[in-house]
Parts: sequence; C-alpha cells; structure tokens
Amino acid sequence: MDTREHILEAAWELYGARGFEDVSVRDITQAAGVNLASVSYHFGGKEGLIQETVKRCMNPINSYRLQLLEQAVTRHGGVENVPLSALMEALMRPLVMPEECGVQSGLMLRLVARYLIESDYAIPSASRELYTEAFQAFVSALIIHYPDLEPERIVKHIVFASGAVVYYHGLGKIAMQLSSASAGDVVEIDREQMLKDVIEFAMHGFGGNNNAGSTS
Amino acid sequence: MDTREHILEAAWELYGARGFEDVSVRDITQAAGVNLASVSYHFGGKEGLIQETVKRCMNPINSYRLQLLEQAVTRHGGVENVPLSALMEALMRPLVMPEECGVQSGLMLRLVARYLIESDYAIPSASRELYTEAFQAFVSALIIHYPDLEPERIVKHIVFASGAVVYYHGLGKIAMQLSSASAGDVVEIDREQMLKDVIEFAMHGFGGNNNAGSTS
DNA sequence: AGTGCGTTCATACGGTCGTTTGATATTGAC
DNA sequence: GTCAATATCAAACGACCGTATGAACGCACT
Repeated sequence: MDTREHILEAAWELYGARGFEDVSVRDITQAAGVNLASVSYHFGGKEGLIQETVKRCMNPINSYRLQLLEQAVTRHGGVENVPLSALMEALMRPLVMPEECGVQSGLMLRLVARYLIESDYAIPSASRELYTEAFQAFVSALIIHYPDLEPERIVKHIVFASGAVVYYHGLGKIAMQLSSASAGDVVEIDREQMLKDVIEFAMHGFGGNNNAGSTS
Repeated sequence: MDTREHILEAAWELYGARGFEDVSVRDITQAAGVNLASVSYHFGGKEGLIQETVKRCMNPINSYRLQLLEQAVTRHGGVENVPLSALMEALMRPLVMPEECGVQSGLMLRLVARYLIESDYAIPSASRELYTEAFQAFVSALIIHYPDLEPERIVKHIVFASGAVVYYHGLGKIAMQLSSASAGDVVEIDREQMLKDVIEFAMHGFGGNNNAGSTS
C-alpha cells in the first residue's frame, strides 16, 4: 500500500521540478521504483495523479488559513475585532511558510503555479471546495472591515499579494542573477521579511496605511 | 516569405491561449495554413519557434522600459533627479500596458508567465541580452537613489511587483469567481489603477512611503 | 490446502509528437 | 531561357506518450 505513497512522493518531486507536461508517468513510476501500471491502478490515470498531487499541496494550505483565521477570531473575540493585519497574515502566512502546515516549501509554490497556468487557470476540482471555502471566509471577513469597498477590489488585492509571493518564489533567484551587483552570489530569502512586505502591500489596497483593523 | 509571419502569428495566439506544451507544431501550421515542415525550415524546430515567439514579446517590453527611462532622465535632467515613482512607472508600465509598445496585452503576460515557469525560470537566450540590459539599467538607477540599500532588496521588490502583475493578469478572473459576492459577474480590470497600485507597492519596499526619489 | 481479493507485474496497443526526407514549386540573377 | 538558390509540399520515420490487458503474486480467512 505504500506504492501509492511512493508514487505521490516522486510525483511531488518531479512535477515541482519539471512541470506536469514534461514529466511522464514512466518518469514517476521509475523514480518511485514501482510498476508503470500502478498510476492507472491507484489514481485512474495521469490526470488523477496530478489532481491528487495538487490537492495534497493546496488543502493543507487552505486548512491552515482557516485555522489561523479561527485562532485570530477567538483571540480577539469576534471577526469584527480582528485587526486587518492579522487577517492578512492568516491569509498569506501559509503561502510564505507552507512548511508550517507540513508542505515542503521549495517545490510547492512552483507546482501550484504550474498547475494554475497550465490548466487554464482552473482550480483543481479536488481542491476547489476547500479553496472556495477559505477564499470566501476571508472575503467575508474583509467585507466586515470595509463594508463600502467593492468585493472586487478586495479580491484584487488578495490576488496581487498571492502573485507577488508565487512569482517571487519562482523568479527570485534568476532575478538576482540578472542584477550585476550581486552576480554569482547565492542570496537567501528572508521569508519573514517577505511575509511582512506582502501583508503590508495587501493592506495598502484597503484604503491607506492603517496598520490595524477596527479595534487596534 | 510571409509563411514565417503567419506561423509566428498563429504561434502567438495558440501558445498564449493554451501553453507551449499543449500546442503541437501541427496545431500551429494548421492554424497558419502552412505546411508542417515550415516550422523546422524557418525556425529549426519547435524550440526555435518558442524562443522567437517569446522574443517578439519580451523585446518590445524591455525596449519600451528603456525608452521610458531615458525619457524620464531627459525630462528631469539626470538620473539622480528622476523621482522614484517615475522610475517604477518606466519599469512597470510596459508590463501592465503592453499594447503601448505594440504587444497585444491579452495573451502576452500569460505567455511569458508560462515560459518562465515551464522553462525552469530561465530567461530565453534570445531575449536575455535586452532583458539583462533593461534590468541592470533600472537597478543602477535605483542604487543611485538608495546607495545604502542592498541590491538584493531592490531586485526583490522589482520582482514582487512584476509577480503581482503577471499573476493578476492570469488569475484575476478566476479569483473573482471564487468570491461569492461577485459570482457570475464579469469584472473588467482598471489597468491604470492597477498600475498605480503596483508602483506604490514596489516603492513601498524602498524605505517608507516617500513618493519621490532623492530630490524631492 | 484452498479460495477470493487486492495489488503488482511485464508487455503490448493505439495515438500523437517533433523531425526528416526527397520531390516539387517558386524566385531572381544572368 | 537557364540555372541555382530558396521555399513549400506530402509523406513517412522513430520515439515517446498514456492506457489497457491478463497473468502472477501476497495474504487474510475458512
């Protein structure tokens, strides 16, 4: 029964590194040391394996988001009292620090970015439910803080911030190489700083620089 | 000789719409109404066609960036006098408004995003020179404004902002669908506003909210 | 021991891919 | 008009893909 797990592990690794289209079922089964037909048997085919792989990545992220949101609500005693910065942190932290919910960070965002782009920007049906739940929970919470703001604007800034994170994970290193000043250097990313920056940016779209929500 | 042009046109359309891996050479030649072997003849193969397609997209963008930078320098009389916001606008405007330099906007960013992600984040060699030139020009200009700031931090915020743009172009609409409040609605993007937001965000990383460079 | 079921296996099938080939058509210079 | 260079064409090649098949295996249960 750990054939299934071996496949998922190899798929995670290879898909994240080389993309869904570039990695064949044979590549994965070979890397996993299992038979070629196992993928069809356990996942119904390549598409099923991809869905499962993405699901295993996105579901923990979105669960973690909801968990952080709930914690914040409890701590502050009601959604309306949660500072905006805490809302944004609950939304963004799982993306920047995926290992906090058990998702290996290196490949995860690249993998998701690949999937979203390659599959014509469709959320995988396997993860859609949880994804939608998380998304709507945050939008609702934000609407409470900004009842006058159009929901589109709220969504927009969420996407903005997510894009900054995803893109940076993917392109950060090559961008470093392009800047002559640090050519050759291997620059590590200060993820905590990055998280702060992203949160600040996202909040920036909600009417100025108020660093807190309605209470603080 | 316009066989070559027909191919490029069809490739632009199809690659942008469906991705490099999902579009076969046969798809393109059929859409272009030319013979299958034309691609090998004119571009040496599929990879050559991809490179040429990406080049035709990125080179105008980067040229436009340099042009806007030069204009700003001329207008303000020296790099050191160009406001930071103008620097950022020169950098970001071509991304948000690609049609201003002759690049059809709809598919362009998705196409580039695809390429950057699928090709393991390597800048296409055909475009690398110009890309590097533009990138370094801006980093140099920014270093003048912030001599104390590490170059990595400058690069970081440039990438951040770019990511926000690219990601939003690609994911904006599906994100809208996920927010129940605007379900079903087709929301058009205010690109001028988006540009402003991105510029503001990018500047935000350079030490507070000073809306101008060193001179003002 | 024997039966049934879940799993793994080697192998083959049909299809699509990018590329090549060699013939044919077109062009432009003399 | 001739000839060589350039361009287009239909057709085929070999490689790889995802999937299906049917036999072999492991193992709990009777």
